[in-house]
Amino acid sequence: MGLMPDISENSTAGGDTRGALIAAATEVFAEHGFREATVRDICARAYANVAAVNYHFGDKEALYAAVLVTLWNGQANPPQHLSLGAETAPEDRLSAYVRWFLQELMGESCDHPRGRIMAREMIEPTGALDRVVDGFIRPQSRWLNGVMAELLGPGFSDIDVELASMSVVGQILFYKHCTPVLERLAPHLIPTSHDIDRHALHITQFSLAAARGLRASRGLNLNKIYPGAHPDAVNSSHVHS
Amino acid sequence: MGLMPDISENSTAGGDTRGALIAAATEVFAEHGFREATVRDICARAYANVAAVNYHFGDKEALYAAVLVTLWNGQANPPQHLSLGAETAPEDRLSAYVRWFLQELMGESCDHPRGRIMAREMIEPTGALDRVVDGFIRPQSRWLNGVMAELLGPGFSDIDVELASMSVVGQILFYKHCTPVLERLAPHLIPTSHDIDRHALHITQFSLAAARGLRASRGLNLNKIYPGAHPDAVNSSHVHS
DNA sequence: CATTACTTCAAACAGCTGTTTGACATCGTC
DNA sequence: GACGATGTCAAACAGCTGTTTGAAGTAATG
Repeated sequence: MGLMPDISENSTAGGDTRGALIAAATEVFAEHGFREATVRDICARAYANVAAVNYHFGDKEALYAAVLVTLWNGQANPPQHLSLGAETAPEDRLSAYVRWFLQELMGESCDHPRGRIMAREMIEPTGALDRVVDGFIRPQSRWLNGVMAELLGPGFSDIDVELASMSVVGQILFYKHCTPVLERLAPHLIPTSHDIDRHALHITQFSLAAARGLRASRGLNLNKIYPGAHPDAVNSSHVHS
Repeated sequence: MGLMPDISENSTAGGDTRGALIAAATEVFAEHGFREATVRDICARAYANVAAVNYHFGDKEALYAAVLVTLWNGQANPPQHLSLGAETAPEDRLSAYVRWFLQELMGESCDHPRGRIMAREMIEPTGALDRVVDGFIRPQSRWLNGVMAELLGPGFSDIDVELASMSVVGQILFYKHCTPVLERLAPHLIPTSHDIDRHALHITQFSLAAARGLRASRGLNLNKIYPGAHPDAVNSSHVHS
């Protein structure tokens, strides 16, 4: 009997079973998560034998790792906005980013396995999340921080800029992470392929208005831009200087 | 042998086994999710026999339902902000809301089972989510929409107001839903018990600045407040009148 | 004490899980 | 044709799953 083939090269070693397994596993893992996904289900969808997974990948976990690698390598919709540099106004770069990200999460490939698998990794991270963050999320984060730093202007600390970036990202991810709640609470707010642009426009305008407002109050003690605050809300907070 | 006792009343029917089962199940479901949680693990933590779950609740799913009911009934930190009415400035009401919600999600009870179980329900909703939305989330949502409507002022449609509310909520939930990514990307941005106030302050100021900015441009075509936009980003969007 | 209702318990059940096994098929190579 | 990889297959394996069973315990009631 043959040993496990080298999975790092020769991605379709034997026939197409290996590729079919990855394709099937991608769907099943996205639908049911790692633990609830069954090897038998995956093999059935791949028209392969139950033993195929163990033969081609060693075990179920290695198959999952292969799925994640394939998922992020074969990115259908590459982030074009990353190439936008200083020649593009930061407002336009933010707009492009929001549109791309929202499209990526909620667009035609709304239930693309990548989003669902990532959402699961958020709750129960496997070792695979480390590589995804380093290889994909971190560059995006750095790029967005640059944009937000330009929008805020001078006088803001690194953390201020990062918090602003997270505020933008949070608005976008919300629609992905809270879809089941939105379905029950306000179905008309779920961005579909047809009204993604409206959502993207809102998020962009909301964020740009926020950045402009914060910029206008730069140099002030942050407490002062909000003088009527509830005492508990402001006085007890540790505003960094 | 006795039939299954009525679970809707007499919450601690026999000894304390029933209560111990709910307590143990709450932890286990939060840690592992519904499917991966095992009845044997739950019973072991409750110092009960394996058959106890089926005797007291019928089956594992009924136990899960009982856990969710208990979870939202025994709310440790009730939403005081809901009682704030028109006598409080909308800015203060928003501030109170953000602080309460962030504290609820990331505070001392950071890994409180409620948050983890809810996060799981987002990905794989069970029937229990319906009741949680109707009984808890919807009132909060209505209240927040009222606050945001006041902040935005006249000239905004219901959907505009709702989108603004979602922008606020999204900023808060981000820190809950993306903790594993933040741990790897920017651990210093994870709100701990000590710097929750800083995060709450940022989100409040970001949102208030956004509302002020949007308010200032009320009545204008939404496109016009952002004249330099990328053509694809603005012209192709369907702005509702 | 006997009866009754209620609760616990060890043991077993049927079913599904990932994984292993050994036989069989298919190919290119000597 | 013989050989040795390489891939596939049905069958079985050991383990864990939720659930059921019937006996045993417990406490209150008559």
